[in-house]
Amino acid sequence: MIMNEKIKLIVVAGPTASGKTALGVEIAKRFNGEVVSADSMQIYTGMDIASAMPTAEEMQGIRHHMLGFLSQNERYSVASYCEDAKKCIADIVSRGKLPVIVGGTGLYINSLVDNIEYTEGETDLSIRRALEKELEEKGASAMLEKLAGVDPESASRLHENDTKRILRALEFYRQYGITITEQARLSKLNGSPYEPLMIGLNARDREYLYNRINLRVDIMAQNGLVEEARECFEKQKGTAAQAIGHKELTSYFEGASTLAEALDRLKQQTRRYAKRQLTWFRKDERMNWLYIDDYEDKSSLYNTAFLLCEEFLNNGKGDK
RNA sequence: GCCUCUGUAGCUCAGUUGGUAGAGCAGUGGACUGAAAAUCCACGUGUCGCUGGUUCGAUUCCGGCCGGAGGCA
Repeated sequence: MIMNEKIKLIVVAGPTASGKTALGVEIAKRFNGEVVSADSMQIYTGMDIASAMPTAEEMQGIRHHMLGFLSQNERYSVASYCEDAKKCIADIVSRGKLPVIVGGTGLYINSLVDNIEYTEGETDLSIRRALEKELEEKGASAMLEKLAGVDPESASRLHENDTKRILRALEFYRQYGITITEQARLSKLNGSPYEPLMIGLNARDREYLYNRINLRVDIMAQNGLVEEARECFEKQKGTAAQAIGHKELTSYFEGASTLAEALDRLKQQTRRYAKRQLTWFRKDERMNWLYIDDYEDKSSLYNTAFLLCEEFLNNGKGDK
């Protein structure tokens, strides 16, 4: 009689254009699941093409959570994501269904699955602005030195040019009175209520993945990416403005480049993003990698994934 | 046909007053705790077009050949 049995989750991760959406839906169909998206851009409305939001057709009747519920001028964060996604998982489980986490935002996935506990409250933007001003006046090395005074551990880890993290560490200390290093330690103390099966999609041949990315950008362009981007032009704020897909077209709108050049740039940015995603996911030893170019067709890939899931779902209670 | 320029890293090019070479971009690897599709770090051997010659030594100078660009009656 185990009192605290962990909640089983299937996680489908991997770089952009690797086929996560389709695999997630197939798994959900097969094992009575619902999809919880783990994507920092698909949370927004009005950028469906750029963010490759699953269409109704792609969802195949499977219920999806954490998609398209925020307007583009709203801020969002990992902490909010975890809070919201945990509720979705609880809801799904309460209805006797299997949560399938699907997404490419590594930070979101790991924070959720490993139950990282973030501090209460919102980011204090006034502190951030003040620190940004200070950085401008005194320079990065002064800020890093300042951080070394309160949190030598994170100061030694950070490079002088990584001002975003230096400021965040200072900001955190000023807001909460403890160091971000200490908070990182505390955030893991409670362990996780989840037991994930991590499935990672990748390609043996990087070129193969890159070709898929290039092709997908072309398809996005055919499906109205330019119009969507024009619509969002100068409307996006905060997180949404960072999305790959619109900002690369700015130069085209301003007449500084041709559409073809802008699309090439967009493809390149997407390829680089895919590489960063792989770097993130590769460090997770739990990952079960499936190489999309190993399979003759989609169904053999899906079948391999199904086997992993079956074994995981039937296998003992929370051991291993 | 003749003349001029040109051929160096995947691409664009620099350079070596003769001692086998280096930038940018691309690419690769890594980091990542409230902006994460963001942000940051590290990594440069390549028949110096081919082939002869001069030289202790040639990618560098000279000749020929091949490729590219432009010009001339």
